Amino acid sequence: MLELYQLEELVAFSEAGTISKAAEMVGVSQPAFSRAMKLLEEELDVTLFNRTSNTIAFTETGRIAAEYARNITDSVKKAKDGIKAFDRSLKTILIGSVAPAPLWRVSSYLSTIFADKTIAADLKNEDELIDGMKKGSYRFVITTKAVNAPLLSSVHLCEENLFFVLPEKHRLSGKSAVCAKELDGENFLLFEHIGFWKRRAEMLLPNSKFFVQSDRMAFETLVKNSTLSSFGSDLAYEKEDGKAIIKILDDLAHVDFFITGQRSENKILSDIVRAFPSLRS
Amino acid sequence: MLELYQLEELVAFSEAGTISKAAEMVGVSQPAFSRAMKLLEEELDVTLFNRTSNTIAFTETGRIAAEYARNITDSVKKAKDGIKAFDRSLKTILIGSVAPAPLWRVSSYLSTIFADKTIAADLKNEDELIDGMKKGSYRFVITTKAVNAPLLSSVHLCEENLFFVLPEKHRLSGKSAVCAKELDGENFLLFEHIGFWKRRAEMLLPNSKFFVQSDRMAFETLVKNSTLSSFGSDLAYEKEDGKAIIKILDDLAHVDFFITGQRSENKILSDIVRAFPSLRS
DNA sequence: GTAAGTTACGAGCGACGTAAAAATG
DNA sequence: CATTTTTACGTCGCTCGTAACTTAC
Repeated sequence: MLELYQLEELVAFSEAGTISKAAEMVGVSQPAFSRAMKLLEEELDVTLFNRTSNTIAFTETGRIAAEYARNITDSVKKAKDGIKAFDRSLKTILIGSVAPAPLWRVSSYLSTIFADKTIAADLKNEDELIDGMKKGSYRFVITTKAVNAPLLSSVHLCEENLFFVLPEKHRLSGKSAVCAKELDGENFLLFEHIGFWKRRAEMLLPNSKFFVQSDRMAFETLVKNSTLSSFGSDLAYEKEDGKAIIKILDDLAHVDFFITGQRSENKILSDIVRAFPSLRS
Repeated sequence: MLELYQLEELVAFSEAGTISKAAEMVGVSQPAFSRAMKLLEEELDVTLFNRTSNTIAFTETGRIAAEYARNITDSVKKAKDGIKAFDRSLKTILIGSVAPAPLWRVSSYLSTIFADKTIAADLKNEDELIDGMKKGSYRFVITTKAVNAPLLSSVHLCEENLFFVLPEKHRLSGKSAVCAKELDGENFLLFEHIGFWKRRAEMLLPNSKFFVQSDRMAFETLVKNSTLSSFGSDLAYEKEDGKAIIKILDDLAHVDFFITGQRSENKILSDIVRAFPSLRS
């Protein structure tokens, strides 16, 4: 019987060129390796090596055989990985979203419904998500537009409104609502992983500088202890002492989220929407 | 370590549907099979089967895994066959020819030159042979035209002339040469494996009927014991008592053969041509 | 003498089959 | 009760590593 270890050793020999190196490479002794190759030749009833008393080298057939062997060992590796990945995908519900805030509540809800599964999330841009949803990579995606596709169904999930978080001594901290351009040119602290909101902020405040922080803890500490302005939203709101919350009047500061799934999961979709308001991340 | 026998058993299960049948199919005991599948699951760290106390069936992952496994076992089989075939091809000189007669002498010569190799021959039509030669499937090909290709070289090998073999009481048996149309409409015995000569005979004698024999012995016996006419050629000539040999004047009864090989084998080609006249099959 | 490969030999892992048990219809 | 799968156990084969041998540079 042809054995996988023989094919792996054959491949190793094709890379190492000598039995001793190849044996070391795969972690067996030289004699074991030598025997394995001899058995392989017997098994195939073919001469794979030209031997002299103390050298060994591929015959033409040997080279061909090593190519076949490499294909097979590669396939085996891919099979292992593929099977494990597939199995994992069965145990995982993958959600895609253009922004993190609605994701939190949706994940939290789904983990109560699918207690035996892992909820995983991807932050991607709108087009990638819709493509991924159509291909079946995602169970649900959260986007800013409803998706129109044969087997999918989209429902309105929630809205999110961006607001300014200003230090109390800021000249506008007394107002309840402003236009973004009133603050354009000022500096802002910005948390990095906020999806499309980052681009929106740049469009609202084209002349401002943003100090981007990718670490959540560091970001929050900075907001608390600096006099820089930053952003908040009504979906991810934590009242801070010494900070004023100011509505932004521009359209760009408002967004509607839609959640999309297979048409057959309509019921789950409406459950999510119904539960959404009462959920906390 | 993942083992091939496990993959084969997995494939067998996917065909049989139960462990007992699958075990019988691959020729191991039921318990051995059951253990192998359990070890496979452990190895991959994945659930491949849904088990009840006395049933077992694939999970989705199991089905996927079986597909991977089938690919691999097929690859292994192809690899075995491919390696053996390649090795055999190294030990074989394959000649292609449009007709058998020149082949006999060429084979006989090559087998003295390459005493350690097997000489194999293919009877194919001209185009297939030239294609095959260009692709490297043939070591030499014998055709009726010189081949013009970059790395190949062709030389004139010999000529062959078809003649009628007529019973002595045939009305034309006294003549030394005739035109084919003088016999058109008469019946002929024809040996099947004579390459392009079959088509030539049909063109020379469009109104004749041919009694085709594929068995050599039967053909020769028929020729000897019937009063039917048949064909012979100056390359494959065996004088028969009671038969007259009549030249055919038509151009179609004459052919020149060229032998083609890699340019680098020029010397062998000229050796073949030089030796050809003195060779007997 | 060093480095390559092969031969010889004893040890241990693991895959096997037989036998028996458990569960279902 | 027949069929299917699993558990238990002893056996045998196969691959392993160590050690000793051969040959070349």
